[in-house]
Amino acid sequence: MTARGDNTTRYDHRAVEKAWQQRWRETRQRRGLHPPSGRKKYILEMFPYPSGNIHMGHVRNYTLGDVLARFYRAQGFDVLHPMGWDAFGLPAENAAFEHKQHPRAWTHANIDAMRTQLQSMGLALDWQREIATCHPSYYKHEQGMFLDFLERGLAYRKEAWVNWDPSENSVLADEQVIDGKGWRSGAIVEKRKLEQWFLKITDYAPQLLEELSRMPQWPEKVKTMQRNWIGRSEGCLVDFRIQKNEETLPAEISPEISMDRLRVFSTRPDTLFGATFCAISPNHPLSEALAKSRPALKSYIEQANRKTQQQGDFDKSNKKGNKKSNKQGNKEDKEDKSGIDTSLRLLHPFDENLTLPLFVCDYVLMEYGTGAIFGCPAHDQRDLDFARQHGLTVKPVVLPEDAEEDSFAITETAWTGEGRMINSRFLDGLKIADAIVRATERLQEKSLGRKKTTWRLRDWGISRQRYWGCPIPVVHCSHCGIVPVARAELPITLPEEVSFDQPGNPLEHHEAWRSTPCPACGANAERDTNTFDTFVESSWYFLRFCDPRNDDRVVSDEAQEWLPVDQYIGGIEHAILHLLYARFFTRALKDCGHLKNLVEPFGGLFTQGMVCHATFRDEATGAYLFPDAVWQNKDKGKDKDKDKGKDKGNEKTHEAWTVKKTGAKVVRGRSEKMSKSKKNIVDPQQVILQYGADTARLFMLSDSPPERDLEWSFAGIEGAARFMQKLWRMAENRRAENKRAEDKKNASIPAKESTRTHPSHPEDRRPEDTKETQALFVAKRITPQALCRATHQAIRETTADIEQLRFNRAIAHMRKLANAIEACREESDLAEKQRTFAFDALLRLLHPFVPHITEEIWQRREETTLLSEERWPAFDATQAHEEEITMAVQVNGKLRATVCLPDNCAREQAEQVALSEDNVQRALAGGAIRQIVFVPNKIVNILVEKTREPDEPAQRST
RNA sequence: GCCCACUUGGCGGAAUAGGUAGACGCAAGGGACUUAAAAUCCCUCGGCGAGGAAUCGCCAUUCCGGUUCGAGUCCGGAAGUGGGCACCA
Repeated sequence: MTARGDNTTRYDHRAVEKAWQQRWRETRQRRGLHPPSGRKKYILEMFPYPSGNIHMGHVRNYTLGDVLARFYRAQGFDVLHPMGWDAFGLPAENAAFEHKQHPRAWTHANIDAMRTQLQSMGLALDWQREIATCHPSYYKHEQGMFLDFLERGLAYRKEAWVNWDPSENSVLADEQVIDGKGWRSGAIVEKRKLEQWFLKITDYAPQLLEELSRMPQWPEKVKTMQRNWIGRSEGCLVDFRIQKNEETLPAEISPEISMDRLRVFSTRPDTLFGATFCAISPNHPLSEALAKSRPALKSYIEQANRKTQQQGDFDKSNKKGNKKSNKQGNKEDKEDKSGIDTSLRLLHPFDENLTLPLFVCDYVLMEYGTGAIFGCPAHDQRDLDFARQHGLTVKPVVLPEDAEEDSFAITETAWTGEGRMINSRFLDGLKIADAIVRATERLQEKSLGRKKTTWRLRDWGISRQRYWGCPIPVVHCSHCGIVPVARAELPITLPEEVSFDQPGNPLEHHEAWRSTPCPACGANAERDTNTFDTFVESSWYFLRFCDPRNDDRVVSDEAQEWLPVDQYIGGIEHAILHLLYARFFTRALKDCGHLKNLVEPFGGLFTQGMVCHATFRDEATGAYLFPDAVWQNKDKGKDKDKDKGKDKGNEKTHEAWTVKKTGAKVVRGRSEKMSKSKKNIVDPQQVILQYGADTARLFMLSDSPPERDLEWSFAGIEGAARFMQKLWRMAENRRAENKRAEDKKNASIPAKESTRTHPSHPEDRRPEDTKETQALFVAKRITPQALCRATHQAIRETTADIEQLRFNRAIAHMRKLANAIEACREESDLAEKQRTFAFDALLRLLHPFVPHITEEIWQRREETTLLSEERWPAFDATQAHEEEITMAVQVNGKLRATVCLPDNCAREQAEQVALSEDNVQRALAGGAIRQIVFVPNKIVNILVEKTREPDEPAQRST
């Protein structure tokens, strides 16, 4: 397990990494499955989809988690750090279609490949807890949960719009709709209304929102995004009575209208006197009722439903492209507000003599509020746009503070700001907030309205018309309706032999699987052929890791002691859906008795940045190129440089990128997230092979803070590799030094051999070397005492940095310690002892980051333990304490000197020393001292009367 | 349109709580070692100016303004970049 032994040896990762990975795995394996015994940490990274290959995003994600897991392990925590596979999903079906391979076979092959790849990173994972969501032992519990949800009314069916590919006879996911066409068939996608399963996440909207304010370890950004997504708004329901007289309600439609009121939702009941029309959504029951006898309205509704579909696709397809043009295009659509007059008239709740026309408008959404609004053009931009296009009255009722009532008018922009009520009878003069209260009260008195909180969050549609997912455990019976499968029958597994030859959902075509006796009456019935959205699996997998082999329960009471996840790490792209669904599931499962007292699934959340790289395209064809297919000709002749003289520092490196093979010109694009389609990817396997896992890990963690985007660079990876070699050399020097010390003791013969491996170091030169180099060297050298201090400071800083996931800083502190060890060159027993102590600490600190090389060095010291089982180095505050402090001396706020003073020295002493500095005296220039600001250990700021420079003009009088 | 975040050398980034701006690294340049290369080691490295040098002065954290003895950090405004939501009443 060792690399070659002489002093010039270089560290060879190939020789050691595999063996250590094996060894660690065995050690962890021996611990088996167990609940936590004392202090615990559950470290979890978002589990991967088994696409077949890990990418740099995975490397970053899993390295971040691994450092924490190893760190807390060394701190004496019981650490849970599991890995599994988000194994259901569309790509497996695509592979089945394209390569005639069964989705299960494809998925399992990918899992095997990726497991090997992850293991080559040296991750300290609990592989004995590995789970795959496509395994029946996993989704059995999911089906059980669904039955619980069904019993508690948390799962229900309703009609919903889906993307329908008429040529494939199949439902498409949003991602499969490209420019309004099926991605495979190219057929224009239609919208269809299908019965679908929904989960009642909206029941939990208030809890999901409120708890966010008690989650200090989540990024503000994510909490804000979730708040906006949940979208709570307080307002008021208002009933408008429908006028029932011959003129406005013609006989042929009156039977259709059973209701006598239209209920609308508004956050601005204060503006009720500014209402000049009402509008309902095309999908409002009233619209649909009216459409039965009105062909024009019917075709408008159909058109509107098609339009929303195309609108959605348009947004999606443009998302990654030109954002500005998207905005532009969208804006035009928004300004174009169509609608159809129903000829119905509504009575104003505060004055029945006022009537309002009722329109059907496609800008009113059925899914929000009541699907109906009152339009107040003066104070809502959308209503104003609509009013202008349809010649409706605009009546201002809120007067801005700085406006005059006589001259105030609304033209093209609605006034949505603060102000006082006008034209509003009993509300006149009130501020908006007071007017809202007053108007709501009045509505309540008249039984025409009440306070109401509305949410933007919608229930979660979980039906997918696909094969490779978890089957929904219900049966459709023509006599009994929808009947849950008996629990003893779970899991309902997917049929093995399926065909992807014909379009549509394979489960739909599978007669044998589909037909089953009704659990209630025994008659012939049919299974639900839908499967769950794959977000369902990922909504509870973190629970299962605690107790992955439990067949009876999702997670036993005992194993629940692992929860919550203490630190969850993943990409920001899951800020809303996955994280919100998981929070919802935790609550729903608790209500169904699966969980004891878990409130939130993820105590701490960390969202890592993306791994980016420049893109390259062939200048002629525009085709994307892989980074290793191109190179840069740095065209810089030495002579040329000399000619340019001083300018050369500013000269930008002449960039000429060409295709390696052909020499064709290449355009280098800006750095973007690594993605297959742009080919700006670097394969982690290649990097690990060439440089080793430690180097890859170190590079991922150095320099860039984990939450920010990371720019992949060859130079960066080289830098990390150099540090590995430096560490190795230091270890070899320590070994040599210790060996000599040993020999000295045994033989008492003075060892003449130099400890230095690099004779070019000034220390190792003879006195005839230049004075300058010697002087410079002295300044860099530190004493053993200083090294001891530096070591403890490094322990303190690194520990704090890791706890806060500031790994880039942690690495900086460790590099600093490495530099300090090298700067302590004194040859004495004390120095040797300190160097050994410092290097030992450095190994322990570095181990979570670069586990292989540190473990190897540890073993070469003939230690009997594993470094990965060792404790974190102990920090001693008194040892880290600096006795001398450098304080800044300012004159009138400008730095003039720094002075060395004992720690915590008194004001008098500091002032005295500060004033004795030449530079300070020069700056004072004899002016009278007004005041001296003294902050212990920080600063002395001497404020002095400004003596005017002779040629400086006197203060001007005006 | 609404909401949020960010902006520090050639580059990635440091800078507890307002107290020496640029830690640590990358790139670049100079030098040592070497027959040479690689590797390694040493030095320089925000800008402008003065000086033989040690040093010293001025400017500098996107821009403008404020609070303060003192602002990268706090407050107000502007610009730019990135992200989220988007006809949500």
